[in-house]
Formats: sequence, C-alpha cells, structure tokens
Amino acid sequence: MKKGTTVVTMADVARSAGVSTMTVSNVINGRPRVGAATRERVLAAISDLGYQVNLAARHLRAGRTGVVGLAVPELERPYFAQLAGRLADRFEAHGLRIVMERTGASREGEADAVVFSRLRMYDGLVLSVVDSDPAELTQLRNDSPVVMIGERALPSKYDHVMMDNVDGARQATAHLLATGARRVAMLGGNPDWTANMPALRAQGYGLAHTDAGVPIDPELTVRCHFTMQDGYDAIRSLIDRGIAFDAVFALTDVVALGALRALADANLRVPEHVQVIGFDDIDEAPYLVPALSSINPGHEEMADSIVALLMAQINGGPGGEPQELIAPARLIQRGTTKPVV
Amino acid sequence: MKKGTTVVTMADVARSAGVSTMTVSNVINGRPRVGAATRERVLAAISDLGYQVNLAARHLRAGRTGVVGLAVPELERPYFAQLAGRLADRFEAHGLRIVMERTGASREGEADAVVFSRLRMYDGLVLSVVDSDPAELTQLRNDSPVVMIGERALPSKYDHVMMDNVDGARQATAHLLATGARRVAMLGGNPDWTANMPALRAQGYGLAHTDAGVPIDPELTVRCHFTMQDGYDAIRSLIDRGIAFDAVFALTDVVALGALRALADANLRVPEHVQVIGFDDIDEAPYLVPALSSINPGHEEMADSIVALLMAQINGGPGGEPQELIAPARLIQRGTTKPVV
DNA sequence: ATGAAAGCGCTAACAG
DNA sequence: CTGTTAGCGCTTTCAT
Repeated sequence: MKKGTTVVTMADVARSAGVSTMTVSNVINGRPRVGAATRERVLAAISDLGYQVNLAARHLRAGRTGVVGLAVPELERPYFAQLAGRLADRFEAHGLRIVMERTGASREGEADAVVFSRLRMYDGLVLSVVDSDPAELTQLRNDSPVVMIGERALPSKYDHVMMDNVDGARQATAHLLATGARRVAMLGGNPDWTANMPALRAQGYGLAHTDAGVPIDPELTVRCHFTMQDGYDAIRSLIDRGIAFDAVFALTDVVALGALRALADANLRVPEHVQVIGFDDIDEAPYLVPALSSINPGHEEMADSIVALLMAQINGGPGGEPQELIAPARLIQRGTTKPVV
Repeated sequence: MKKGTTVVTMADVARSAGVSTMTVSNVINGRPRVGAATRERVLAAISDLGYQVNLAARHLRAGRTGVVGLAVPELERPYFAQLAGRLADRFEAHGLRIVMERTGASREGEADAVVFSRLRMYDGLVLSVVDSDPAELTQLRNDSPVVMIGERALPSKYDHVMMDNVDGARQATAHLLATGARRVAMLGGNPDWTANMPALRAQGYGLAHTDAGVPIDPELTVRCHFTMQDGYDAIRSLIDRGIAFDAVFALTDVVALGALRALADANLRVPEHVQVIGFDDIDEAPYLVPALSSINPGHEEMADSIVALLMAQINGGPGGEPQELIAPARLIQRGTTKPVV
C-alpha cells in the first residue's frame, strides 16, 4: 500500500493553523489549556485538510488504543456472536470500542506467538480459552489487562468469568429425568476428561443421574463437535445403531438444532417421543418450533462481570488478587421438553 | 495501564544476542540474508527474554499491519457472523488476519470520524454499508484498500461486491406464486424507497407479481426491522388485523424465524396453510423444522470476490477502475414452501 | 496558554 | 551476511 497521494499529518494541520503540533494535539484530545480562538482555528484546519489521527503513532507513543479485543474460537458460533453484541454495548458506554477476532484455526507456522502479539494491540482483552493450551497463556504479558471467559476451570493468575457448567448440565438433565425420561442421550460428550467444557457438562449429566438414581448407559454418550451437522450425525448414529433413547441433552444449542432436524427426519416427535434440551440459550432458541428448552448460562451477569473486571484492570492497574466469578445457570423450559407434572 | 515490569524490546534481544536490531528484525521477518548460526542465537534470545514484536511500532514504521478489518452493522446477525467466518478462512490463506467490528449503534458524540480513523489501522477494509450515509464514506482516505459489500447500489469509487437483491427477491416471490400462493405477505418492506436493501428486495417482489399477473395488496407489506422479534410481531399484526395471506416472503431468514414462530402460535401450518421463504440462506436454514426455503445470495462467490478485490488493491496499489460485482442469487427450496407442480 | 525538544520501537535504505 | 543512520506521527516533559 503506497501513500500515493496526500497523507495529512498533524504537522500539516499545525502549519496551516499557524500553531505547533502540540496545540493541535491538545485540541484533538480535548485538553483544557487551549484558547477558544486557537481551538477554532485548529478545528477549521483539521476539517479543511481532512486530517485524521494516526492511531498507530498515538498507540506507539501513548500506549493506549481505545480498543478492547474479544478473542473467540470461532466468529460464527451464535453464542460468541451474541456475546460480542452484549459486550460491545457495554464497552461503548465506557468509551471503548470492541473488535472481535478468532483464535481457532490459525495456520500452523503462524504460531500462537503471532496471535498473542496481536492481542497486545488492545487496551484490554477478553479471551475465550477453549482449546488452547493454558501453558501458552503465559505468553500474554501479565501486565496487560485480560479477562478469561468460558468454561475451562483453570487455576490462573487472570480474572476469570465462568458459567456454571456442572450445575447447568445437572439442571438440564434433572429436568429430563423429572419429566419421565430414563434414557437420556448426551451429545457432545468428549472422552478426554480434562476440565474443559464437555467434561464439566458431562459431570452435571452424571450428577443428575446419580441424584435420580437412574443408571447411565455409556452408549448414550455420543462424542461430537459443536456444529449442527455433528448434532445431526450424532442422532443418526444412535438411530442407525438401534440405541434407544427418550431424551437428548445437547451440550450446546447449536448441537440441539442438528439433533432436532435428525429427529424430524426419523419421524420422531419432539417432545412426545423424544425430549430435547440444549445449553447456551441462544437468541434463536425461543423462536424454534417447538421452542428449544435450554440452560441460560447467565448471559447478562457474565457480560456485566467481564466488563467490570476488565475496566477495573484498565483503570486501576494490576490491582489485587485475580477474581474468579461464576454466573448462575438457569433452566429455561420451552416446548422441546415436557412440563414437570 | 502501566508497563510496570519489563517490556522486552528489540534492542534488548539484539544486545543479548550480540547483534544489531536490524539483524533481529531480519530474523523475525524471515528475511533471507541471515546466517544460520546468527539466526539460532537470535531465536534463542527471543524465546529467552519472551520478546514479542510491538505491532504499533511496526505499523507506524512499515505502514502495514497484517490485519484486514471487517466492519458490519451488527456482530450478532447470523449473516454477518457467517460471512466473517468465510472471510477469515480465505484471508488467512493470504497470511492476513481478520478482525470484525461493528459500525452500528455508535454513541452520539463519538462521531463517524472516530470510526473511520480506526479503520485506517487495517491493511484493508471490508465494509458493509447499510445505514450509513454515503457522504461519510468520503472520510475514508481513498488510498487505502476498501471493498464495499452488501446491498445498496451506490455509484461509488470503491470496489463493490453485491448480492443480486432484485433477482433473488423475484425468484423467492415467483416460487411462492408458482406454487399457488396469491396473497404473499412481505416482511421487512420499508416505505422509503431509496436504493437500499429493503427497497431492492421489494422491487423483486413487485417484479414477480407483475410477471405472474398477480396484483399486490399494499396491506400485505409489513415494515419491520431485521430481528426475529420483529418478524414475529409482523405476522401477529397481520393476523390481528384480519389480513388474509397464504405465503410469506421474509426479507431475511432471521425475520423468517420470527414469522415461523408466530405462525405456529396461530396454529397455521407451514407450508400447508402458509408458505414461508426467507433470504440469506443462513447456516441454520436447513436445520429448521420444517427446513427454511431461502435465497442463497452467492455466499461463496461473494467471499471469493471480496478477497480477490481486496488483495488486488493491497498488492497492486490503487489499480484501475473500481469494480462492481454482483453475485448470482439461487433459490434453495426446502420444506417451508411447496414443490412446484 | 503555547511551544521546543526528545523519543516511543521498529524497519527502509544504504554501507561495509 | 551484518551494521549504521534516519525517521514514521504522535505525545510527554519541561520551558516560556
């Protein structure tokens, strides 16, 4: 990219207004000690020349960017897209803009180091850690404001806002069991039982069964990724293998969407033949037909906490102990599950 | 934010490795003319000190950031979130990262000037112009690579990738009329007939009626925003006012989602009593029950074109005439509409 | 209330 | 193959 034509700099404005660059800077940043007449002259020159601050230069010199980053595994997952919207509203109220980028699927070779150096471009960072190795997180300079979000319960030196995965999954499963289900398929279960989201939700699934005294058939746990297609395939797989089930706990609403389609294709009625519940309470859930029962993981509380913690770091410096907040999960009962009798 | 602890700079690495900063720079950027031994020493020092490039400095000096921006009205709209995913894949293949930010809903006072200066932080910009005044676009320095996307057909000095709104809407409506519908409600129609997306789609709706020799009842056009709730309310409003309709053309799939829910609440069966078709072919469409018929606005073609045009500008400089590409719209017939007999 | 000087951390251009 | 010089456009500091 060449700067073929004119790139108006602060010096140009200063010259045109017959002042120093410092005065221009003061006007632009609304600093008090500038005469009214001078200010007018500078503003005129600015709009005259069509000047715009060079944020790279400002950033280099001043250190701040006015931008917070939101780094998520995938841009198109409704949960993250909707989180982004909530955070954007809130940060804008603090005079900060938010930009969203994805961490997942970065090419091999452009290692996480690249990602992490990019993240330093921000005044603060909201980071959804899902797949990435916690060890890599130490790459982040610990003096820049970071709030972790999401599921993984990692002992960390960062502020961390989590959803209550275990309890949410327990509520979802308990609801199915309370309405008569006895063979609850779990879609998304992941065999490597670390402390990641699938494991936590699987734990809740287990707890509910224990509480209800219902045994778990391991065949009802279907490992899949968190896409609609995978949810669809998971149900197909159960049906094709002749594994009976009377309810489905999908580890995310997106997976539930796929499951619902597969059930319809198999002429299984929801909720009469098979109940379905998801997790995340995405915006689409209440509009599905039948409306999707789900677990609201405390969207508003999480967004509020994230912003509060990050703003505290940005304004107050390193501050004290890292906080770890857990938002409450709430069962949202809709048409894909039967009412409790 | 204070740089309380150590901020490792390139000079530190150079000192520690016993070379000049230039050599460090050469190593980091993979430039060829560096001895193998030196390279090793530098890399060791880098990982030793935990050095990370300061992108602000690089940007200021080199002019490039390795980042393209995607500016959209709202982060949570599925169409944009899914577009972002497609673009991210493609740009990464060119060694560029993509970040997404929203243009809509910026606070009054922090004018568009702020937005536009931010956008200069990118090597290139993909800009979805929907509501913003074309006049403001001139704020963008015309020497920085920009590709406009979306609907509005504005004569512009920028590369512009559009979907074929008129023809897509015509196909959608024609399909409904061909399958026997005679009173097609249009959801999202906007009375101010400028060249924006609702107007273009409304135009296609009109064309199809003319072609089929079916008159349009203006009462069937319901103005609404592009949210599920508005789609829901629009259908309710028709029903409450006793306006009969046998099909619905929702100007976006999101609106269709709301409409489907409202129809279900009114015990109107889809597609037996009322057919429904949307526009955008969002990822969720095939998974709904019944699956949502829609217009695929040429997702892949658009993404390919956007990337090609932007890369051409980034690599080739201002280049020649601004291009204007229109992706072909395709009818995707699914379960919410009846097959043509 | 305004200005002069210095330099943030990096890289382009040239020397050696 | 490696180093030197200069400076990107802004803001901090200190002077006036």
